[in-house]
Amino acid sequence: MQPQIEAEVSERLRGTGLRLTPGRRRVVAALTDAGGPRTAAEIHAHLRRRIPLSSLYRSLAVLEESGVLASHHGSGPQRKYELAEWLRGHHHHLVCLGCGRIEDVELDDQAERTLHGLAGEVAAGSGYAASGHRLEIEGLCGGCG
Amino acid sequence: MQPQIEAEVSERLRGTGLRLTPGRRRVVAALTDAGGPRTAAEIHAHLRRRIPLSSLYRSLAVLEESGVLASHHGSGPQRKYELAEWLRGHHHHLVCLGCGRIEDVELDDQAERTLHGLAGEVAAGSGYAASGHRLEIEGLCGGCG
DNA sequence: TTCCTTGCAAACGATTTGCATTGGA
DNA sequence: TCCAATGCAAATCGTTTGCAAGGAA
Repeated sequence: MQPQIEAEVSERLRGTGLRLTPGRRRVVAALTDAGGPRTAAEIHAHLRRRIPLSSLYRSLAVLEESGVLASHHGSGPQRKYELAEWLRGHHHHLVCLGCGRIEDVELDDQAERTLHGLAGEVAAGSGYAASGHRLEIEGLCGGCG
Repeated sequence: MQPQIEAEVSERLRGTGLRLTPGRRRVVAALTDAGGPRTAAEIHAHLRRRIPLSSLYRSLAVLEESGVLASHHGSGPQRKYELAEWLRGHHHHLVCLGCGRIEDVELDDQAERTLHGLAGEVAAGSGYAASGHRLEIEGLCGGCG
């Protein structure tokens, strides 16, 4: 995990009296390396099972409550975790319908502005005040195509 | 549920030797009325609990396997079901961060073309062949804003 | 009569929690 | 010393399944 991320996470946790322990550091590092959202089981495997699942889930919960991680469900029954946008940067997801792989992608500035504007207009049309948007692009990855 | 939807669903089920039973019809009707994706528990409540949960889940599974429904997870732990696009039409979702409400929205043709093109380009840039896209717009609804 | 469908209860997988212990500041 | 963090086991929640009874074609 990059040192600046580690420092930011540590500071964020300290703000509520929490600690960036070795276990939590490894969880954040695993997600920093991942390149996309990952399930608890995937993180657990990546860490070579050196953390009990219950502790891993507790770390994930603490990190999510602290705003370090964000989670959502994909198509499967397991929750997927990723670094929050303020750490990872704004991005979207490519979902391979063949192998289930999910990958982060960033839009170039112009495309992002277009999307942002479009989302704001659509929301306003239904009486919503838009604050964010998420795009999932489904298709076949290079290996499955 | 609109008669044409009922007929299409019935025919789709018959194609694999399945039946559109009263229970299944009520499930489809509940989702036709809903205006957005709903969890099994929400559908169950809407049907006044007149169907055991296990039967409801079985109906949902059959309807999804037959391509009548699609399901995905949102931010919560429960799966959400909605009519498949060939019945409901292509659309996106507005998510209220205040009350959790999720609503369908349709883009106008131009916006949809823009989004479609953008998704295709982004996917190609990562070696993916795009076949679909899903946009979730987060914000505050009229009541929560 | 055949096979789909339903209801009930039990099973299941993912995630959470109680409790006692460990360990950092 | 105090409170957060951990490990283990048990509990919980949403969902699925086995099995026997009911019902349509």
